[in-house]
Parts: sequence; structure tokens; C-alpha cells
Amino acid sequence: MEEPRKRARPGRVPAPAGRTSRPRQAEVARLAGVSQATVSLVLGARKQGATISEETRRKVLDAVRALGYVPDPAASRLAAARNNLLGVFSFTSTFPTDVQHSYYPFLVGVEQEAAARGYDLVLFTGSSTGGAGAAGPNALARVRLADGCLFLGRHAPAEELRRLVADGFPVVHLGRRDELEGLAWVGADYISASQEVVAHLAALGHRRIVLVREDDEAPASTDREHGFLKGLEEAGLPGGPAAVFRSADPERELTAERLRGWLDEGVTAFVAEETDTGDAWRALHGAAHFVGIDCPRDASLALLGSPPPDLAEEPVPTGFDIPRPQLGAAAVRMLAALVSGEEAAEPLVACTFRPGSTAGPAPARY
Amino acid sequence: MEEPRKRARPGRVPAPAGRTSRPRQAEVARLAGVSQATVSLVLGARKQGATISEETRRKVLDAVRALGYVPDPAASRLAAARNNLLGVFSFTSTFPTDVQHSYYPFLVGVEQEAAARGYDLVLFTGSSTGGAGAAGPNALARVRLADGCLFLGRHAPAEELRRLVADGFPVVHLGRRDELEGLAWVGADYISASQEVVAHLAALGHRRIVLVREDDEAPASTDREHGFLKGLEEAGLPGGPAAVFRSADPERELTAERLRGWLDEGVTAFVAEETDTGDAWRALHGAAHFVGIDCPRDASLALLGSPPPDLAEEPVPTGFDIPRPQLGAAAVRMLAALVSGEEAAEPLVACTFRPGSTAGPAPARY
DNA sequence: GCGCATTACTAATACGCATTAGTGATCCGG
DNA sequence: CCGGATCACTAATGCGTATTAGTAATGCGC
Repeated sequence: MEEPRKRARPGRVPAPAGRTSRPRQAEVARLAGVSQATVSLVLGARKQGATISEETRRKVLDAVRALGYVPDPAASRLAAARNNLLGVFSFTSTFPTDVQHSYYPFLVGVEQEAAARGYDLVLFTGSSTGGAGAAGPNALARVRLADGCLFLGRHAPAEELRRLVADGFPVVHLGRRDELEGLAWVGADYISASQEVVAHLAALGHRRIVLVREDDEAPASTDREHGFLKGLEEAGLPGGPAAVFRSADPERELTAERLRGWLDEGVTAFVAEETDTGDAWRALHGAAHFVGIDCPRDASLALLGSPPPDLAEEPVPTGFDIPRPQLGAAAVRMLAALVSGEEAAEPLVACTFRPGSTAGPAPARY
Repeated sequence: MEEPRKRARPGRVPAPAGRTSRPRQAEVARLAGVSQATVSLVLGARKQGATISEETRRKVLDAVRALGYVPDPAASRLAAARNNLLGVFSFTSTFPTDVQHSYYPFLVGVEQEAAARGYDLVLFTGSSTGGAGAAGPNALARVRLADGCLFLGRHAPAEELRRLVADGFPVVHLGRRDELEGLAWVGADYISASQEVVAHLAALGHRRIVLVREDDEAPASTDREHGFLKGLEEAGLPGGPAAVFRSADPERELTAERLRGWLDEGVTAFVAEETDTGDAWRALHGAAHFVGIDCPRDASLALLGSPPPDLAEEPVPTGFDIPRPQLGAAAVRMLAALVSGEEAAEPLVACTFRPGSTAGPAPARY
């Protein structure tokens, strides 16, 4: 009646001749002369009071080191435990050929913070290039292998994200994202930063300030406008629609005439928002140059963010910098908090004011 | 004798009240009126010829859709005895603050190739910052949670690498590394590339060519010299020690006098190797400029590699480019081959010749 | 010196899926 | 019309770990 239990499974390659396969807890147990369960107890972060003698613990740990044992992440997860892996998912390639568009600056902080907290990172690439889970409707499912996952970029499909969140899987989105109920995110505090820039200009004596923004409903844009207007209000300056120039194509619509018009109306400072393309700043910068404005003598310019690479050589714009590494780190902190069930961490990261050289005292009127 | 099999496991949260946890294959099977195995067969990419009727397949797929079934990656990978994870280990931080020193260009290719082959990447950092596995003497042990691991940079401790290799753990080193028996690596084919550059110069009529190299025993250096000499030989030009100028500090030792001496001896072309610092090229470039050489009219210059960033603006040097993304991709291919037990892939990656503008026809003699 | 704790383990089992060895049907050739 | 082949599917089992119920072995109080 004895069934042959140890028969080799045909589908499995029995490790290339002579080589030992990766060690399992069972092998550690054998070497230490204990049971597999004991190995698990020694290694695990005991929740209940299972007591292990010092002697046994030492034997097990020695065996672990001797064999170079490392727990299998899939098995840990299946058994409802942690595996100390945090996922990083980007819908587009994490390392695009064009460095400019990469998430590199964020990853700097992500890697550091993750390492500091004892997590390793798993890169899930969900791009059209194929990806491990094909590009099917469940491209995001793979991330469940990790303890939690960070999402980069605004392209993460809402439906699948919602599903992960609904299942209680720890998820953090890098970049504000309110429309998805229950989705945790971290983002830059554009409101305060924009407000600070306006305060700076006001302190320099500017009394009329105009914001140039693109036609965009992203939170990043509306937040800046919000902060801008708040800054005006705090300084007791005129706000309202007249203070905001909104254009879908600023490079064409922000004409020299329009700029002269503003100057004639007494506007002495201009603020542009930062966008992917940097068009608002480019347009503002170009028009000012065209009109022959000597900046910051005749008028001041400020940029709510960083300049596009092609304008990086120009005099440093007054404005603020988005601390990308810190954002990445904050995202990891929040994810770690979710994973371990702690209280959620702070979602907003402060931007740093950049004095720059495009803003100066308001010119004397007339 | 009946054991209570379905008793709830205390450690598990029984899905937030009301909401059912996500479906399993078993539930799909129940709904479709088939067995769990059948569901697995329908969903899996059958390797063996298990045949399923169209009728059944449809029922299963309908049930899958109806329940919103998504496979659990932990279970899949555990059962398949394959995590589909490739490790990427760098001794220094994978994402240093200074992008210049990063492995970014390699990672571009690594990510693409890994994604195309269905692998996800696990990032391991061996720096002192810790990572999940502390920095102990077994810092490398953690990479075993992946199916195999790629090593970047020459700092990977030999002893531990040897251990991994000896244990049969699939390892690939990015960059040639012969001293470690059995270590698989991929590297650029500097020999052929250097040879090609010499051939190009010879075809332009140059009859005496000198190589400027630093004092370094790295394979990357010796390979270039090897290819350089081979190129001379093929072209029937004078080689030997006189054709190679080796210096630990070329910027000081490659003086104007020395350069003039070579020119007087009839040397019309100079080749520098690329190094971390780019000193050989910088020295050569500087001396030529100092002596007042009109390049490429009076003499030709070539660089065996890419110029350092600070000299990137100068006229593009004739030479070759190291296809870093391709190198990364080749490394992944080799690692994938090792993991799946296939035949090893090609370790050498061809460099691409870069015409540049610093080499031209040899000047008429006298 | 007997019951009851406590200590230090081990046996058994579940997690969700993939794989394979069956197992009835049905078909086919001679 | 019978032995074998093919088809379509299911039962059973294993992957590696975490958890818990159980079990000897000892200690302790009265």
C-alpha cells in the first residue's frame, strides 16, 4: 500500500547535475537537527509567545548562514506573510531611453528610504513592451507579489488600481490623485510653494502680478493657481480672473501685444506654471525677451517649478524646486506605513524656494 | 476520525464584512461546473497537449469574467517553482544622486529585455545603507530570492560571488571578469572595435599611429591595446612598444615636446583609450591644441570609446561607442539562459563605429 | 507524589495554483 | 465486436512557508 511519495515530478528540472538547488527551510532544519516549523519560528517575527531556547536558535541561525538560506518571497506571501519587497510600478518604462522623462530623481529617494527601512524594490514594468504579465487587463496583478506597491505616473489604469485598493492591497500613488476613493498618494505642496513665490514678489514691491498657465485640469495646475491667488489675497493684491491668463497654446497666444498691454496696465511681475512641456515659461520668457524687457529691472518673472532643460542655461528663474528625491522617500514612508498597518504618513512634501535672478524690486511707477 | 478541515485560520482576516474576498480558481470552477484543474488548464499556457473542448473553455472564461478572477501571483510562482524575478545588484547605490555615475544606460536595456522575457527586476543595493539584508558578510545572500542575479560594477566582493557561483546560483557580471572561474559575464568587444578604428585610420593613409593609454591592468584597457596592435598588424604598420605610450598621469607626461617629437618622427594619427576619468583623451586633446595642430588637417585623433562629459561639446571624436543598453540587454539574455538551463548566450557585444570629425586623410609627407 | 503549568518543540495543515497520472467515453480498424 | 487509441476532463499532489494544535519533558505547589 506504500505510495511512492518522493517520485520526481517530471515537469521539474532536478537542478543541473551536481549542483544544489537553493536551500529551503527543510534543509536548514535538517542541518540544524530540528523541524521545519522550528526554523520558521526562529526566523519569523513571532506574534504569539512561542518560545525557542537560545541553544536551538543559535543552531538554526548557524545553519541558515552556512547554507545561505533566504526565504522564498512567493511562499511567504502565499502563507500570508511579508516578504520585505516593495513594488514600483510604472506604466511606461521606468528607464526610458530619454533620461529626461524618467523617474530617476524620484527613484533616488525611493531606493534610499526603502533600503533604510529594510525593503528591497521590485520593478514592475507595465509598458506596452510586453512585461511579465503581458499587457492584458490584469497587468497590475503581478504587483501582489510584493507587500505593497508604489505607482509612478498618471497612466496607471484607474480600474485596476481601484481593485487593488478595494482588496486592501497597500498602494501609494506618487502624485496627487483624488478622484480615486481611498487611494493613498503623496505629492508636492504646490499651494504653499506658489503662495510663497507670490509673497516674495509682493515683498519686492510688486502690486500687480499675472499668472500664465496652460489649459489643464490636473491638480498640479489648479493647485498652483490656488496658491497663487491665495498669495495675492494675503498680500492684499488684486486677484480675480484678470490675474490669471489661461491658454491652451501659450506660445502662440501670449503675444507681445498682450504683454505690452499688461505692462501698460501696471503689471510688474509675471508668474508661469511649470508643465511637462514647459510651454508657459517658454512663452513668457520669449515674449519678455521679444518686447525687450530687461529682467528683473523692468519687470520680474517667476516660475512655479523648474525650467525645461533647454532653458536651464538661462539665468536661474526665481521660483521653487520640487524635491523629487524627498517625494520618493515620502512615498516609501507612506507605503511602509500602510504595509505595517500604522497610521498614514504625511502626504504633502514642501517645495524649496529658489531665489533665482529673474525677480527684483518692482520698478518705480512713472 | 473526521478532522475539521475548514476551520478558519486565526491569523487570517476573513475579508471586511460583507465584501467577499477575491475569487479563487475553485470558485470559478464551481460556477463553470468544472474542476479547479480544468480552470488552471484553460487559463494556463499549456505546455503539454492537454486538450479542452471549446464549450468548456467558453464556460470557464465566462465564469472568470463574471467573477473578475485574477490569478494570485504568489501562488502561481510558487507552484511553477519560478519567481520570474531577476536580481540587479550594484555595490554602490543603483540610483546615485549624481546621474552621471549611474548605471542608467545599462538599466535601459536591462529593463527592456527583462520585460520582454517576462521577468521583473529586484533591486539590491550592497551599499552600507543596508537594504533588506543588512550589510553583514552575507550581504549577497539576499539575492537568492531571485531566480538569478546580474552584478553591476567591479566592486562585487569576489568571495561571495564565488560562493554563489559554486552553489549553482545563476550569476552574470556586467563587464568582463575572467579571474573568477565559472563566472559568466558580458562585455563590450573592445578588441574588434579598436581594431576597426585603426583600420579606418590606415585606410585614410596614416602610416604611423600612436596609442595613448593609462597605466591600468583592467581588461578594458588591455583589450583596447590588443585590438590596436592587431589593427596595426593587419594594416602592415609598425607596432611594438614604440607605438604605445603608457602613462599613469597623461595630463602631465604627455607634453608638447613629446607630441612634437612624434610628429617629427612621422606620426600622423593618435589614438587614446577611454577611461573613467577620460584623462588620456583630455591630455591628447589638450596637447594637440597647445601645439597648434589643426585637426584633422595636420594630424588625426581618435578615441577608443566615448568622450568625458566635459569634452562632449568639442567636435565629435572619431572612435566607437559602447552600446550600453545593448550590453544590459545581452546580460539579461545570458542570465535568462542560465536560469532556464539553456545554452549560454553570446558574451561579447559589438561596439558601433563613430565616424566623428577628428580623423581625416593623412597629410602629405614633407 | 499527583495534578497542573510551563517550556520547547514537532506534526499537521492551509495558502492558491500547476501539473500529471488516471478515468470514463467515444472512435476506429480489422 | 473487440482491443487499442484518442479525447476531455478530474483527482491528487506538490511548491515553500506560517501557524497552531498537540506532546513530551520538566518544574512546582500543596
